[in-house]
Amino acid sequence: MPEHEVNATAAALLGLLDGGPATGYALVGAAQEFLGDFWTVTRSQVYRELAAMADRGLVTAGAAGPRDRRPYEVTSLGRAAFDAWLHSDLGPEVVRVPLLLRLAFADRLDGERLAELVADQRAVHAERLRCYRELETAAVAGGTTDRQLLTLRFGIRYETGVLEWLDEVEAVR
Amino acid sequence: MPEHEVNATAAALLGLLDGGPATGYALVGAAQEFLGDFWTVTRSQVYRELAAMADRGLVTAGAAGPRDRRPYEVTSLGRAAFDAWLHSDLGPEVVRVPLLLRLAFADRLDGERLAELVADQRAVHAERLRCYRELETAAVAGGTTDRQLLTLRFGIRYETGVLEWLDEVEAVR
DNA sequence: TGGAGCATGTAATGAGTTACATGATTGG
DNA sequence: CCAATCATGTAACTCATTACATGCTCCA
Repeated sequence: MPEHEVNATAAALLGLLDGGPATGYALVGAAQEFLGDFWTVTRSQVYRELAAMADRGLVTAGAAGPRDRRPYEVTSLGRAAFDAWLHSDLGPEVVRVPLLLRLAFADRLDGERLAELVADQRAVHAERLRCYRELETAAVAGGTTDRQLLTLRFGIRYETGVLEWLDEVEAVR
Repeated sequence: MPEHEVNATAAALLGLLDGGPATGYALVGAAQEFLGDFWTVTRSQVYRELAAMADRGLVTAGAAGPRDRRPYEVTSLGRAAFDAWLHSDLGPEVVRVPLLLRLAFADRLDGERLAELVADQRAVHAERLRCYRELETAAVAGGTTDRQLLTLRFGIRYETGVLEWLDEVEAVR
């Protein structure tokens, strides 16, 4: 039984590579596009994972173009690893909310600063919500499948919830 | 202008230490109790941060008891660092949802496995919600301040939202 | 044609998790 | 007083972020 486990980020890359070979840089863009804010990947991560996966034979690097720009291609081993991941148990979900940490020590903040803090957060989340809503209508108009909209719907729900909670926070003061 | 910035985890420890000296192990417990699931800290983190802060003079280590068990105490420098953190800008909030990543590749999953996945998640989040609700009623009965309830309220909102979203997911299939 | 700005990759650092080691405690 | 269990700390590892380096492109 081969130990071909991959972490979630690597798996995401394998999934994206299933659509055809791509370079690291392209994968960063594809991930951002396809996975959005709920599973971010940075360039450094991508290159690290690609290199590691190449070592393990899950992908193969093509010939280097200009600046070491080389396309990676998924191997059958890689496809197997992706499939295994796809059927593996989900890891626990972590939600780290800086504002909650701050509020835990709210008694050490004067009321004015606290109000300012809440107002800032409200602006941030309202903007995100607006952005998601916009993307949603664009997607619906563009004929996206419901399945692809799920991410956006999650985002909308989440941001709405945060905003409502902020109301509560303000009510308590 | 001294560069006494601390990260959020270190700041949390400073905040907790403000209540009096404590050992690493005690701080782990206090953090879990006081910050809950929305800012987790592990033992390793705590000891690392304490050591680093001692190096920087933000805390001082007391005499070692049994197994190197030593209480840490916050210094005035540490108090200043905490205060600076308290008034600093909030970092961005990250929400990484493994289920969303999985669903992004849902077209590679057969319907049965997908349904199972969703059912599992539903169970997990329902249980968490139940747990938060229980804590909430206990807290209210125990006369906790509204402020301290905010974390719990966030949790309740969040879990409720996730469960509703799971309904949507199921509807799409 | 040169330099401003973008594309692409890498290195250094920081944060978080898992696995481990071992000293205390306590019920039988 | 021995074994099981809990308490406490440490080390090794994986993952993520920030800062950096440098090659390309394209327009003035």
